[in-house]
Amino acid sequence: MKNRLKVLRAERDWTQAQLAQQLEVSRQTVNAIEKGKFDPSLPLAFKVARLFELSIEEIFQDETTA
Amino acid sequence: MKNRLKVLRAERDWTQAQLAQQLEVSRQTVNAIEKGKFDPSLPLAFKVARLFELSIEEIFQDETTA
DNA sequence: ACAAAAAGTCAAGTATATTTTACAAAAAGA
DNA sequence: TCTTTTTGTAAAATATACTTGACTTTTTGT
Repeated sequence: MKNRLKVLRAERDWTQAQLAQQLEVSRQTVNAIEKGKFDPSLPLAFKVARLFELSIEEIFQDETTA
Repeated sequence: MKNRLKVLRAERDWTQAQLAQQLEVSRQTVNAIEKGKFDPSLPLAFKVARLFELSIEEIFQDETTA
């Protein structure tokens, strides 16, 4: 799952720690999601979308071919 | 997390088992999600959205106030 | 160059999503 | 009513998301 977190964060000049705090998750979680280590849960994806005022689809891109 | 799965399924006259098969998950998973027992993973939410040709937001509604 | 801040990573633990098997309850069809 | 299909549910096992704590590497600022 690709995502635009890094860019969205950069546009706002936020650190991973600051983003994590707003999402109420750990900094490591933000880092892991940004680096594609795992996908966020659906509730967290909604929280991210709400924070950036974008749709989930505008932030996370599914890459499954099937 | 509320969702419109039951209605979307009814509109297409699909059983939970048929939907599960198309999503490549177990029937119990479809049932549990429909009944709100747990939220789907983000990849599964994307798969559901793709199947119904709707956005994730049109199918799943976040209910967190915060 | 140096110091501080930010980002990356790892291990171990907890929480939640999903599977399989099995059975009970409800709905649908004859 | 009887039978079949569908739905609901539960327990136990596995997979993945997420946490905390700690440490290293990279970036930023002076």
